[in-house]
Amino acid sequence: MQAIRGTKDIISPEIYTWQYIEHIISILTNQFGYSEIRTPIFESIDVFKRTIGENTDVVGKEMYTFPDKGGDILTLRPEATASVVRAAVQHNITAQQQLSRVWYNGPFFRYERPQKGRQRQFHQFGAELLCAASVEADIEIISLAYTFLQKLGISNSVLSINTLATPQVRSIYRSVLLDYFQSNINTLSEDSQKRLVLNPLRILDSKNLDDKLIAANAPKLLDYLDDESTIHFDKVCEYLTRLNIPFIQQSTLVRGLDYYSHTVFEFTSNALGSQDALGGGGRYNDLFEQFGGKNTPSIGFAFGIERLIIAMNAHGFSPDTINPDYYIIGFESNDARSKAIQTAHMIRNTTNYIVITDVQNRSLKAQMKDADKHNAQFAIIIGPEEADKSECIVKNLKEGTQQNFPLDTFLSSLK
RNA sequence: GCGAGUGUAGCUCAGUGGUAGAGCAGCGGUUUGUGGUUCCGCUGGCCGUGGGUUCAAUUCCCAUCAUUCGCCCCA
Repeated sequence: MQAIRGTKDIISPEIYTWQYIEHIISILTNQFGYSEIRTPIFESIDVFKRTIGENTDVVGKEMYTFPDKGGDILTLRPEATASVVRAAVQHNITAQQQLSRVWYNGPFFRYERPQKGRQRQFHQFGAELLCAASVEADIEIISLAYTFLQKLGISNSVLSINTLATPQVRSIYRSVLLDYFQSNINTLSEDSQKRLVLNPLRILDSKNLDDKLIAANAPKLLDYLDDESTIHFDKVCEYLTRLNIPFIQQSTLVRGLDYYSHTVFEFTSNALGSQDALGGGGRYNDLFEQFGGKNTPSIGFAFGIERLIIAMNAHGFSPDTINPDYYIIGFESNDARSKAIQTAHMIRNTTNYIVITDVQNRSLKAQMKDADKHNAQFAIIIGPEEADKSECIVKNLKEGTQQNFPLDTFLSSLK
Protein backbone atom coordinates (compact mmCIF):
# COMPACT_ATOMS: atom_id res chain seq x y z
CA MET A 1 0.00 0.00 0.00
CA GLN A 2 1.15 3.46 -0.72
CA ALA A 3 -0.19 6.98 -0.78
CA ILE A 4 -2.13 7.50 -3.96
CA ARG A 5 -0.67 9.29 -6.92
CA GLY A 6 -0.17 12.98 -6.45
CA THR A 7 -0.51 12.85 -2.67
CA LYS A 8 2.22 12.52 -0.10
CA ASP A 9 3.03 12.09 3.55
CA ILE A 10 4.74 15.04 5.14
CA ILE A 11 7.13 13.82 7.78
CA SER A 12 10.21 14.95 9.66
CA PRO A 13 12.33 16.82 8.77
CA GLU A 14 10.17 18.45 6.08
CA ILE A 15 7.32 18.91 8.53
CA TYR A 16 9.41 21.49 10.38
CA THR A 17 9.47 23.66 7.29
CA TRP A 18 5.68 23.41 7.13
CA GLN A 19 5.38 24.38 10.77
CA TYR A 20 7.74 27.27 10.22
CA ILE A 21 5.57 28.54 7.36
CA GLU A 22 2.46 28.16 9.49
CA HIS A 23 4.18 30.13 12.22
CA ILE A 24 4.99 32.94 9.79
CA ILE A 25 1.40 32.88 8.50
CA SER A 26 0.15 33.32 12.03
CA ILE A 27 2.41 36.31 12.69
CA LEU A 28 1.71 37.91 9.32
CA THR A 29 -2.06 37.62 9.38
CA ASN A 30 -2.14 39.04 12.90
CA GLN A 31 -0.04 41.98 11.73
CA PHE A 32 -2.55 42.74 9.00
CA GLY A 33 -5.63 42.09 11.11
CA TYR A 34 -6.94 39.07 9.19
CA SER A 35 -8.87 36.29 10.89
CA GLU A 36 -8.86 32.67 9.90
CA ILE A 37 -11.74 31.04 8.07
CA ARG A 38 -12.13 27.27 7.70
CA THR A 39 -14.59 26.17 5.09
CA PRO A 40 -15.48 22.54 4.33
CA ILE A 41 -13.13 20.42 2.25
CA PHE A 42 -16.04 19.40 0.04
CA GLU A 43 -18.90 21.45 -1.28
CA SER A 44 -21.71 21.10 -3.74
CA ILE A 45 -20.31 21.04 -7.25
CA ASP A 46 -22.32 24.20 -7.97
CA VAL A 47 -20.09 26.25 -5.69
CA PHE A 48 -17.25 25.86 -8.17
CA LYS A 49 -18.78 25.02 -11.50
CA ARG A 50 -20.18 28.26 -12.75
CA THR A 51 -18.09 30.61 -10.65
CA ILE A 52 -14.70 29.33 -11.72
CA GLY A 53 -15.99 28.88 -15.25
CA GLU A 54 -17.31 25.89 -17.15
CA ASN A 55 -14.66 26.25 -19.82
CA THR A 56 -11.70 26.38 -17.47
CA ASP A 57 -9.47 23.34 -17.12
CA VAL A 58 -10.05 23.36 -13.39
CA VAL A 59 -13.75 22.74 -13.82
CA GLY A 60 -13.60 20.92 -17.13
CA LYS A 61 -11.20 18.16 -16.21
CA GLU A 62 -9.52 18.64 -12.86
CA MET A 63 -12.22 18.48 -10.22
CA TYR A 64 -12.72 15.51 -7.93
CA THR A 65 -16.47 15.21 -8.18
CA PHE A 66 -18.58 12.32 -6.93
CA PRO A 67 -22.11 11.52 -5.78
CA ASP A 68 -22.54 10.83 -2.08
CA LYS A 69 -24.87 8.16 -0.72
CA GLY A 70 -27.76 10.57 -0.75
CA GLY A 71 -27.19 11.33 -4.41
CA ASP A 72 -25.84 14.85 -3.95
CA ILE A 73 -23.00 15.76 -6.29
CA LEU A 74 -20.03 16.85 -4.25
CA THR A 75 -16.67 18.29 -5.21
CA LEU A 76 -13.41 18.34 -3.28
CA ARG A 77 -12.51 22.00 -3.28
CA PRO A 78 -10.04 22.90 -6.06
CA GLU A 79 -9.53 26.41 -4.67
CA ALA A 80 -10.79 28.56 -1.84
CA THR A 81 -12.22 31.81 -3.07
CA ALA A 82 -15.54 30.38 -4.22
CA SER A 83 -16.01 28.65 -0.86
CA VAL A 84 -15.14 31.78 1.07
CA VAL A 85 -17.64 33.84 -0.89
CA ARG A 86 -20.28 31.15 -0.45
CA ALA A 87 -19.64 31.25 3.31
CA ALA A 88 -19.68 35.04 3.39
CA VAL A 89 -23.05 35.14 1.66
CA GLN A 90 -24.47 32.34 3.80
CA HIS A 91 -23.51 34.08 7.06
CA ASN A 92 -24.14 37.62 5.86
CA ILE A 93 -20.58 38.46 6.73
CA THR A 94 -20.54 41.47 4.46
CA ALA A 95 -24.11 42.57 5.02
CA GLN A 96 -24.46 46.36 5.14
CA GLN A 97 -21.15 46.82 3.34
CA GLN A 98 -19.21 45.34 6.22
CA LEU A 99 -15.58 44.90 5.30
CA SER A 100 -14.05 41.57 6.19
CA ARG A 101 -10.48 40.32 6.23
CA VAL A 102 -10.00 36.56 6.21
CA TRP A 103 -7.24 34.05 5.58
CA TYR A 104 -7.10 30.29 5.13
CA ASN A 105 -4.57 27.52 4.87
CA GLY A 106 -5.38 23.98 3.92
CA PRO A 107 -5.56 21.20 1.36
CA PHE A 108 -7.01 21.50 -2.13
CA PHE A 109 -7.55 18.94 -4.84
CA ARG A 110 -7.10 18.89 -8.57
CA TYR A 111 -6.92 15.82 -10.78
CA GLU A 112 -3.78 16.55 -12.80
CA ARG A 113 -0.62 14.82 -13.87
CA PRO A 114 1.85 15.36 -11.01
CA GLN A 115 5.17 17.02 -11.67
CA LYS A 116 7.50 19.43 -9.95
CA GLY A 117 5.43 21.77 -7.81
CA ARG A 118 2.19 20.12 -8.84
CA GLN A 119 0.25 17.51 -6.91
CA ARG A 120 -3.30 16.26 -6.75
CA GLN A 121 -3.59 17.20 -3.12
CA PHE A 122 -1.77 20.45 -2.58
CA HIS A 123 -1.92 23.18 0.03
CA GLN A 124 -2.65 26.84 -0.22
CA PHE A 125 -2.34 29.79 2.08
CA GLY A 126 -4.51 32.64 0.95
CA ALA A 127 -6.21 35.82 2.08
CA GLU A 128 -9.33 37.63 0.96
CA LEU A 129 -10.30 41.23 1.55
CA LEU A 130 -14.06 41.23 1.18
CA CYS A 131 -16.20 44.23 0.39
CA ALA A 132 -13.55 46.74 -0.58
CA ALA A 133 -13.38 48.28 -4.04
CA SER A 134 -10.63 50.77 -3.40
CA VAL A 135 -7.12 50.81 -4.79
CA GLU A 136 -5.95 50.71 -1.19
CA ALA A 137 -7.57 47.30 -0.84
CA ASP A 138 -5.59 46.01 -3.81
CA ILE A 139 -2.47 47.40 -2.27
CA GLU A 140 -3.12 45.87 1.13
CA ILE A 141 -3.56 42.44 -0.43
CA ILE A 142 -0.48 42.69 -2.62
CA SER A 143 1.51 44.10 0.27
CA LEU A 144 0.41 41.19 2.45
CA ALA A 145 1.46 38.70 -0.19
CA TYR A 146 4.75 40.46 -0.81
CA THR A 147 5.56 40.73 2.88
CA PHE A 148 4.84 37.05 3.29
CA LEU A 149 7.49 36.13 0.73
CA GLN A 150 9.98 38.50 2.36
CA LYS A 151 9.44 36.91 5.74
CA LEU A 152 10.02 33.48 4.25
CA GLY A 153 13.28 34.67 2.75
CA ILE A 154 12.11 34.25 -0.83
CA SER A 155 13.78 37.35 -2.11
CA ASN A 156 14.09 36.81 -5.83
CA SER A 157 10.50 36.23 -6.85
CA VAL A 158 9.01 38.44 -9.52
CA LEU A 159 5.68 40.19 -9.16
CA SER A 160 3.73 40.58 -12.39
CA ILE A 161 0.54 42.57 -12.51
CA ASN A 162 -2.08 43.27 -15.08
CA THR A 163 -5.63 44.44 -15.34
CA LEU A 164 -8.44 42.43 -16.83
CA ALA A 165 -10.73 45.47 -16.70
CA THR A 166 -14.47 45.11 -16.45
CA PRO A 167 -16.44 42.24 -17.98
CA GLN A 168 -17.84 44.69 -20.53
CA VAL A 169 -14.43 45.90 -21.65
CA ARG A 170 -13.13 42.36 -21.67
CA SER A 171 -15.87 41.11 -23.92
CA ILE A 172 -15.17 43.88 -26.43
CA TYR A 173 -11.48 43.12 -26.31
CA ARG A 174 -12.18 39.45 -26.60
CA SER A 175 -13.92 39.87 -29.92
CA VAL A 176 -11.14 42.11 -31.24
CA LEU A 177 -8.64 39.49 -30.20
CA LEU A 178 -10.72 36.76 -31.75
CA ASP A 179 -10.67 38.56 -35.09
CA TYR A 180 -6.94 39.03 -34.88
CA PHE A 181 -6.14 35.41 -34.10
CA GLN A 182 -8.72 34.17 -36.57
CA SER A 183 -6.77 35.87 -39.32
CA ASN A 184 -3.63 34.07 -38.16
CA ILE A 185 -5.28 30.79 -37.36
CA ASN A 186 -3.05 28.70 -39.61
CA THR A 187 0.12 29.69 -37.83
CA LEU A 188 -1.33 29.11 -34.38
CA SER A 189 -0.39 25.94 -32.49
CA GLU A 190 -2.91 23.16 -32.23
CA ASP A 191 -3.46 23.97 -28.56
CA SER A 192 -4.08 27.61 -29.30
CA GLN A 193 -6.59 26.78 -31.99
CA LYS A 194 -8.60 25.11 -29.27
CA ARG A 195 -8.03 28.05 -26.97
CA LEU A 196 -9.47 30.28 -29.67
CA VAL A 197 -12.82 28.72 -29.01
CA LEU A 198 -12.57 28.34 -25.25
CA ASN A 199 -10.61 31.37 -24.10
CA PRO A 200 -8.70 33.46 -26.64
CA LEU A 201 -7.06 35.57 -23.92
CA ARG A 202 -5.13 32.51 -22.94
CA ILE A 203 -3.25 32.46 -26.25
CA LEU A 204 -1.45 35.57 -25.05
CA ASP A 205 0.08 33.40 -22.34
CA SER A 206 1.16 30.53 -24.60
CA LYS A 207 4.62 29.03 -24.29
CA ASN A 208 4.64 27.98 -27.93
CA LEU A 209 7.16 29.98 -29.97
CA ASP A 210 4.93 30.57 -33.00
CA ASP A 211 2.10 31.63 -30.71
CA LYS A 212 4.40 34.04 -28.93
CA LEU A 213 5.31 35.74 -32.21
CA ILE A 214 1.70 36.19 -33.13
CA ALA A 215 0.72 37.22 -29.62
CA ALA A 216 3.44 39.86 -29.54
CA ASN A 217 1.64 41.81 -32.26
CA ALA A 218 -1.84 41.18 -30.93
CA PRO A 219 -4.04 44.10 -29.91
CA LYS A 220 -3.42 45.13 -26.30
CA LEU A 221 -6.13 45.18 -23.70
CA LEU A 222 -4.56 48.36 -22.34
CA ASP A 223 -5.66 50.13 -25.52
CA TYR A 224 -9.27 49.22 -24.89
CA LEU A 225 -9.56 50.10 -21.23
CA ASP A 226 -12.36 52.36 -20.07
CA ASP A 227 -11.58 55.27 -17.75
CA GLU A 228 -12.57 53.42 -14.61
CA SER A 229 -10.22 50.52 -15.33
CA THR A 230 -7.35 52.76 -16.42
CA ILE A 231 -7.53 54.95 -13.36
CA HIS A 232 -7.71 52.00 -11.01
CA PHE A 233 -4.80 50.20 -12.61
CA ASP A 234 -2.60 53.29 -12.83
CA LYS A 235 -3.18 54.04 -9.18
CA VAL A 236 -2.26 50.51 -8.18
CA CYS A 237 1.00 50.79 -10.07
CA GLU A 238 1.76 54.19 -8.54
CA TYR A 239 1.10 52.91 -5.06
CA LEU A 240 3.34 49.89 -5.53
CA THR A 241 6.14 52.14 -6.66
CA ARG A 242 5.65 54.33 -3.63
CA LEU A 243 5.80 51.28 -1.36
CA ASN A 244 8.96 50.12 -3.06
CA ILE A 245 7.40 46.87 -4.11
CA PRO A 246 9.05 45.93 -7.40
CA PHE A 247 6.72 44.70 -10.14
CA ILE A 248 6.45 44.36 -13.86
CA GLN A 249 3.40 45.16 -15.91
CA GLN A 250 2.64 42.05 -17.88
CA SER A 251 -0.08 42.52 -20.43
CA THR A 252 -0.02 38.81 -21.20
CA LEU A 253 -0.87 37.83 -17.63
CA VAL A 254 -4.21 36.08 -17.80
CA ARG A 255 -5.46 34.16 -14.84
CA GLY A 256 -7.23 30.89 -15.35
CA LEU A 257 -10.40 31.49 -13.39
CA ASP A 258 -13.35 33.31 -14.87
CA TYR A 259 -14.34 35.43 -11.90
CA TYR A 260 -11.42 37.87 -12.02
CA SER A 261 -11.71 41.45 -13.11
CA HIS A 262 -9.48 44.50 -12.85
CA THR A 263 -6.27 43.85 -10.93
CA VAL A 264 -4.65 40.44 -11.31
CA PHE A 265 -1.15 39.52 -10.17
CA GLU A 266 1.22 36.63 -9.87
CA PHE A 267 4.47 35.93 -8.04
CA THR A 268 6.85 33.70 -9.97
CA SER A 269 10.18 32.12 -9.13
CA ASN A 270 12.78 30.56 -11.37
CA ALA A 271 13.43 27.92 -8.72
CA LEU A 272 10.23 26.13 -9.60
CA GLY A 273 10.82 24.80 -13.10
CA SER A 274 7.88 24.71 -15.40
CA GLN A 275 5.24 25.44 -12.76
CA ASP A 276 6.77 28.79 -11.97
CA ALA A 277 3.96 30.50 -10.08
CA LEU A 278 4.42 30.68 -6.33
CA GLY A 279 1.04 32.26 -6.02
CA GLY A 280 -1.31 34.74 -7.48
CA GLY A 281 -4.60 36.45 -7.12
CA GLY A 282 -6.82 39.20 -8.24
CA ARG A 283 -9.95 41.17 -7.88
CA TYR A 284 -13.36 39.58 -8.17
CA ASN A 285 -16.04 42.23 -8.10
CA ASP A 286 -18.95 40.18 -9.35
CA LEU A 287 -18.58 36.87 -7.59
CA PHE A 288 -20.93 37.56 -4.68
CA GLU A 289 -23.84 38.09 -7.03
CA GLN A 290 -23.36 34.61 -8.40
CA PHE A 291 -24.11 33.31 -4.92
CA GLY A 292 -27.16 35.50 -4.59
CA GLY A 293 -25.37 38.16 -2.57
CA LYS A 294 -25.24 41.88 -3.11
CA ASN A 295 -22.55 43.45 -5.24
CA THR A 296 -19.47 43.07 -3.06
CA PRO A 297 -16.16 43.96 -4.73
CA SER A 298 -13.35 41.93 -3.24
CA ILE A 299 -9.77 40.86 -3.81
CA GLY A 300 -7.55 38.02 -2.68
CA PHE A 301 -4.57 35.81 -3.36
CA ALA A 302 -3.28 32.32 -2.72
CA PHE A 303 0.16 30.74 -2.48
CA GLY A 304 1.03 27.09 -3.02
CA ILE A 305 2.79 25.86 0.10
CA GLU A 306 4.63 23.09 -1.74
CA ARG A 307 6.00 25.62 -4.19
CA LEU A 308 7.03 27.99 -1.43
CA ILE A 309 9.03 25.16 0.09
CA ILE A 310 10.79 24.48 -3.21
CA ALA A 311 11.73 28.15 -3.44
CA MET A 312 12.82 28.29 0.21
CA ASN A 313 15.02 25.24 -0.24
CA ALA A 314 16.56 26.87 -3.30
CA HIS A 315 17.44 29.77 -1.01
CA GLY A 316 19.13 27.34 1.36
CA PHE A 317 16.47 27.46 4.05
CA SER A 318 16.74 24.94 6.82
CA PRO A 319 14.35 24.96 9.76
CA ASP A 320 15.64 25.43 13.28
CA THR A 321 15.83 22.13 15.06
CA ILE A 322 14.37 21.92 18.52
CA ASN A 323 17.01 20.57 20.86
CA PRO A 324 16.32 18.96 24.21
CA ASP A 325 17.34 20.80 27.33
CA TYR A 326 17.83 17.57 29.26
CA TYR A 327 18.57 14.02 28.27
CA ILE A 328 17.94 11.87 31.34
CA ILE A 329 20.06 8.75 31.54
CA GLY A 330 19.33 5.84 33.87
CA PHE A 331 21.37 2.68 33.47
CA GLU A 332 22.26 -0.74 34.86
CA SER A 333 19.94 -1.06 37.87
CA ASN A 334 16.17 -0.94 37.86
CA ASP A 335 16.35 1.59 40.65
CA ALA A 336 18.52 3.91 38.57
CA ARG A 337 16.31 3.56 35.50
CA SER A 338 13.20 4.16 37.57
CA LYS A 339 14.68 7.30 39.19
CA ALA A 340 15.57 8.58 35.74
CA ILE A 341 12.02 8.12 34.49
CA GLN A 342 10.65 9.79 37.64
CA THR A 343 13.02 12.70 37.21
CA ALA A 344 11.97 13.18 33.58
CA HIS A 345 8.32 13.03 34.63
CA MET A 346 8.85 15.66 37.33
CA ILE A 347 10.66 18.07 35.03
CA ARG A 348 8.04 17.80 32.32
CA ASN A 349 5.21 18.30 34.78
CA THR A 350 6.61 21.31 36.51
CA THR A 351 8.46 23.11 33.71
CA ASN A 352 8.40 23.55 29.95
CA TYR A 353 11.85 22.11 29.40
CA ILE A 354 12.31 19.59 26.62
CA VAL A 355 13.27 16.25 28.13
CA ILE A 356 14.25 13.04 26.35
CA THR A 357 14.78 9.66 27.97
CA ASP A 358 15.87 6.25 26.80
CA VAL A 359 13.11 3.67 26.54
CA GLN A 360 15.17 0.76 25.28
CA ASN A 361 17.15 -0.10 28.41
CA ARG A 362 20.35 0.81 26.65
CA SER A 363 23.83 1.10 28.05
CA LEU A 364 25.27 4.29 29.50
CA LYS A 365 27.45 4.70 26.47
CA ALA A 366 24.61 4.22 24.03
CA GLN A 367 22.52 6.78 25.91
CA MET A 368 25.38 9.26 25.93
CA LYS A 369 25.68 8.86 22.20
CA ASP A 370 21.98 9.36 21.81
CA ALA A 371 22.08 12.49 23.97
CA ASP A 372 24.78 13.81 21.71
CA LYS A 373 22.84 12.95 18.61
CA HIS A 374 19.84 14.83 19.98
CA ASN A 375 22.11 17.78 20.61
CA ALA A 376 20.95 17.99 24.21
CA GLN A 377 22.24 20.76 26.49
CA PHE A 378 22.63 18.61 29.58
CA ALA A 379 22.81 14.93 30.32
CA ILE A 380 21.39 13.96 33.69
CA ILE A 381 23.11 10.71 34.59
CA ILE A 382 21.78 8.30 37.21
CA GLY A 383 23.59 5.03 37.75
CA PRO A 384 23.33 2.53 40.64
CA GLU A 385 25.72 4.62 42.77
CA GLU A 386 23.77 7.83 42.28
CA ALA A 387 20.47 6.03 42.75
CA ASP A 388 21.60 4.71 46.13
CA LYS A 389 22.41 8.23 47.30
CA SER A 390 19.45 9.85 45.50
CA GLU A 391 21.87 11.90 43.50
CA CYS A 392 22.41 12.65 39.86
CA ILE A 393 25.28 13.79 37.69
CA VAL A 394 24.53 16.96 35.76
CA LYS A 395 26.77 17.03 32.73
CA ASN A 396 27.01 20.01 30.44
CA LEU A 397 27.41 18.40 27.05
CA LYS A 398 28.57 21.55 25.35
CA GLU A 399 31.43 22.16 27.76
CA GLY A 400 32.10 18.64 28.94
CA THR A 401 31.89 19.61 32.60
CA GLN A 402 29.89 17.70 35.20
CA GLN A 403 28.89 17.89 38.85
CA ASN A 404 26.93 15.76 41.32
CA PHE A 405 23.77 17.05 42.97
CA PRO A 406 21.14 15.52 45.24
CA LEU A 407 18.11 14.84 43.03
CA ASP A 408 15.90 17.12 45.14
CA THR A 409 18.34 19.97 44.83
CA PHE A 410 18.54 19.53 41.09
CA LEU A 411 14.77 19.40 40.68
CA SER A 412 14.07 22.43 42.82
CA SER A 413 16.74 24.41 41.00
CA LEU A 414 14.67 24.15 37.83
CA LYS A 415 11.72 26.18 39.06
C1' G B 1 -5.04 13.10 -21.71
C1' C B 2 0.17 13.05 -24.50
C1' G B 3 5.86 12.54 -24.53
C1' A B 4 10.67 11.18 -22.32
C1' G B 5 13.65 9.27 -18.14
C1' U B 6 13.97 6.36 -13.63
C1' G B 7 12.56 2.17 -10.07
C1' U B 8 18.88 -2.34 -6.53
C1' A B 9 19.95 -2.01 1.63
C1' G B 10 16.72 3.43 6.08
C1' C B 11 19.18 7.37 2.47
C1' U B 12 22.42 8.51 -2.03
C1' C B 13 23.90 5.45 -5.80
C1' A B 14 27.43 1.48 -8.38
C1' G B 15 26.97 -3.31 -10.91
C1' U B 16 26.65 -8.18 -13.82
C1' G B 17 22.77 -13.34 -18.44
C1' G B 18 24.75 -17.68 -13.49
C1' U B 19 20.20 -15.21 -7.23
C1' A B 20 24.53 -8.55 -5.48
C1' G B 21 28.23 -4.20 -3.73
C1' A B 22 30.04 1.12 -1.86
C1' G B 23 29.39 5.58 0.98
C1' C B 24 26.34 7.65 4.70
C1' A B 25 22.96 6.18 8.57
C1' G B 26 22.00 2.30 12.44
C1' C B 27 23.98 -1.20 16.16
C1' G B 28 28.27 -3.11 18.86
C1' G B 29 33.48 -2.95 20.24
C1' U B 30 38.36 -0.21 20.95
C1' U B 31 40.11 -3.72 28.52
C1' U B 32 34.95 -3.51 31.32
C1' G B 33 30.22 3.98 34.67
C1' U B 34 30.47 8.93 30.16
C1' G B 35 29.04 11.52 23.97
C1' G B 36 30.96 14.37 19.81
C1' U B 37 37.22 12.33 16.41
C1' U B 38 39.85 7.87 14.75
C1' C B 39 40.16 2.48 14.04
C1' C B 40 37.58 -2.44 13.82
C1' G B 41 33.31 -5.37 13.29
C1' C B 42 28.05 -6.38 12.60
C1' U B 43 22.95 -5.93 11.14
C1' G B 44 20.33 -4.92 6.87
C1' G B 45 18.10 -6.21 -0.01
C1' C B 46 11.83 -11.90 -3.14
C1' C B 47 17.52 -5.85 -7.29
C1' G B 48 8.98 -2.07 -7.91
C1' U B 49 5.07 -5.98 -9.37
C1' G B 50 3.22 -9.68 -13.03
C1' G B 51 4.21 -12.26 -17.41
C1' G B 52 7.70 -13.84 -21.54
C1' U B 53 12.63 -15.44 -23.86
C1' U B 54 16.55 -18.67 -21.78
C1' C B 55 19.55 -24.42 -18.97
C1' A B 56 19.66 -19.80 -16.02
C1' A B 57 17.34 -13.00 -15.33
C1' U B 58 18.34 -8.23 -10.81
C1' U B 59 20.64 -7.85 -15.79
C1' C B 60 17.05 -8.95 -22.36
C1' C B 61 11.54 -8.27 -24.05
C1' C B 62 6.28 -6.99 -22.85
C1' A B 63 2.72 -5.25 -19.51
C1' U B 64 1.49 -2.85 -15.02
C1' C B 65 2.19 0.36 -10.88
C1' A B 66 4.96 4.22 -8.76
C1' U B 67 8.15 8.26 -9.42
C1' U B 68 10.78 12.36 -12.04
C1' C B 69 10.88 16.04 -15.86
C1' G B 70 8.23 18.20 -19.89
C1' C B 71 3.28 19.40 -22.81
C1' C B 72 -1.41 21.17 -21.06
C1' C B 73 -3.08 23.93 -16.85
C1' C B 74 -2.38 26.17 -12.45
C1' A B 75 -0.78 27.08 -6.52
